[in-house]
Amino acid sequence: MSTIRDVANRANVCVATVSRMLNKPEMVSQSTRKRILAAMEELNYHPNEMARSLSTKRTHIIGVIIPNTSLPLFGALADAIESSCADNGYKLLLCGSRGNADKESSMMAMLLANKVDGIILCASLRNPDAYMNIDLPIVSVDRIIPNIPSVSCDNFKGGVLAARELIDSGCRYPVIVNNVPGTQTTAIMRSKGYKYECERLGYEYREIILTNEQFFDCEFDAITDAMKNPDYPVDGIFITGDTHAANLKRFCARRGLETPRDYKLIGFDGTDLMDYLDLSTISVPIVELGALAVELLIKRIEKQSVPERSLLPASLIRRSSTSKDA
Amino acid sequence: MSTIRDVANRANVCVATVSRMLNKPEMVSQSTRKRILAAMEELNYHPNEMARSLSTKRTHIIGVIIPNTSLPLFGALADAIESSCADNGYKLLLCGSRGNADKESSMMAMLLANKVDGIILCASLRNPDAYMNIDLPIVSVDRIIPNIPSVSCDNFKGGVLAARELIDSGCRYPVIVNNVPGTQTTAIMRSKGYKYECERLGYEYREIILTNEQFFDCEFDAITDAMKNPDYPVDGIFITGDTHAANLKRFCARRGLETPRDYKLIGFDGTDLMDYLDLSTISVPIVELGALAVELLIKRIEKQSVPERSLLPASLIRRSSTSKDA
DNA sequence: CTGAAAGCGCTAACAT
DNA sequence: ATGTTAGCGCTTTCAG
Repeated sequence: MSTIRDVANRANVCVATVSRMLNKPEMVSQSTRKRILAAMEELNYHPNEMARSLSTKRTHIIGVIIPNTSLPLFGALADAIESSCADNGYKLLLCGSRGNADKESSMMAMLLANKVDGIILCASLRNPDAYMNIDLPIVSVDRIIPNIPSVSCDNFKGGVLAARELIDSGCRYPVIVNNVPGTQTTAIMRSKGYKYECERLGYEYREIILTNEQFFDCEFDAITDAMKNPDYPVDGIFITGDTHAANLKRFCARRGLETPRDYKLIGFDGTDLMDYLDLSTISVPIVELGALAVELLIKRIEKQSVPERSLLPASLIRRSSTSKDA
Repeated sequence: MSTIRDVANRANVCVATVSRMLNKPEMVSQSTRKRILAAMEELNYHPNEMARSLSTKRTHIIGVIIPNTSLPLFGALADAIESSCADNGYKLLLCGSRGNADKESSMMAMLLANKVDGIILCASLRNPDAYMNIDLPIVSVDRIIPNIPSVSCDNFKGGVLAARELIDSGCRYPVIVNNVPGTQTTAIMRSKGYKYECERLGYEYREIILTNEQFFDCEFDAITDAMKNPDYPVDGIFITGDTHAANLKRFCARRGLETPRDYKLIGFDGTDLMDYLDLSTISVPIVELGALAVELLIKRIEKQSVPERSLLPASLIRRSSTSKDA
């Protein structure tokens, strides 16, 4: 690998001139410019970005901490972020946290040590204090963290849309199925929106809480039981997560229950899966979220100010699982 | 951010000693070791990996070029690679090529300039010569490139399994649906395996070729037409790609054709989607592929020799779309 | 076991 | 417009 010095020698100039050629070409005369270009060509010279970073203290690398790209939503998010980064001349250092808080912390440290210019965080961390005083631009996706700009989908609105859709499709006993409440502001907002709209339309607000294990193992008996409850025979389900919705549909199908005949079902995320299964869902504008996260982060890197909270609209995708004609 | 010099000053030693502490702690005495550790702690010192890389000429960064993490298979691959990298003390610079050859080339250049230690390539490039003489360890995933070690799934075997499954499930007029032939060795091997097994079992080998546009737009008329062909009324379809299989299933369903009643269907990839749709598929061991790619690449980085071609077994996942009782 | 000093490849004053 | 030179933060001989 040839260095800037090799190029300088070959072109009979000093390294500074070659450096200028790289950074402010207008400051070097036509004639030497040609000589340098020729030398670069002949030596197949490519500037060493590491060395450059060491001098400039800018790596043009953005670190991304994301739970797991093999989950459709996160895969799409990673892709959107990567694509936006590339468009803006940034590279992407990808870290998979697997939702593990310890890993997340050590990855933050790693990214700091690697002098990334900024970090996009899709945090699962319970303890957001950890990020509070890190001296590096951070943007959070779909998680609210004090003092850190965030971009999220309008989860409240999503909840509203889901409630309205269930009720519009004729449900009289709708229910929301949720995780055990944590610090996830997004889930809370979904639930709040759902509640708000139920009450506004004169319906009861009912919630079924499942543990992560129950979701993972598809133990949905609590739900099918609720459908048989004479006091409140659940006939409409908003379950916050597309894969959960898919799993639930299968669970019910095995018990002879079909949408929209026996119950209405709507998920949350807007992944392709739902299209194949003909399930309604609330769509998260994941590509836009990724792009916005990158845009804001770059602004922060460039010392511009950015809004503390950005909300992108959720939208309803209606399919047969919430169709009236049942 | 404190530097090695700050630590040295505070601990009353020279920078070299601190550096030794970092790299070969056994070479520094207990007493100074303590002082240095204390100083590091007090200053919250973290070595600058960029500077380190510049000296050592090792970044411990691996570049990955992959079409698009939002596609389930590639998302899973990226995740597997990331995870293996992390386990081995490497970081991952992610590049999304979108199957664009020009982008791929420029990303290669970028990775070279950033001095990554090695590259994992999931190439879509038509012209593999481009990689021939790059002075950096490369491992290719699921693509055969001259002079570059590759890891792939046993596509021939996959084709064999698919053919056998269709025939076992009672098909008399099986067919393989494929892309227009390109340089993709993997597709070729799938087709060869399929052909081999068909002929071995005394069946005709028939192929339907679709363009990328036809796949993308779900224009599968050629297939449904073939099902009505009196000479060879297709009753079993091996379509190389899970999403294609899913799209085809839907396409057929809209025309009143259902698996396994009217035709048998088997896909290729082994994604979760197929589980929800109850479609048989040939499973690609994607996590193992990613892990092996990383393992081989690291060996090459460490100047060890590695096999030129590694093949991991494909396996059949049987579901109702190829069940006999139709 | 520790220190001094050169150097990794590039940038950025400062000078000319 | 170009050259000189001092770093960026760390590693690594080479001495002592």
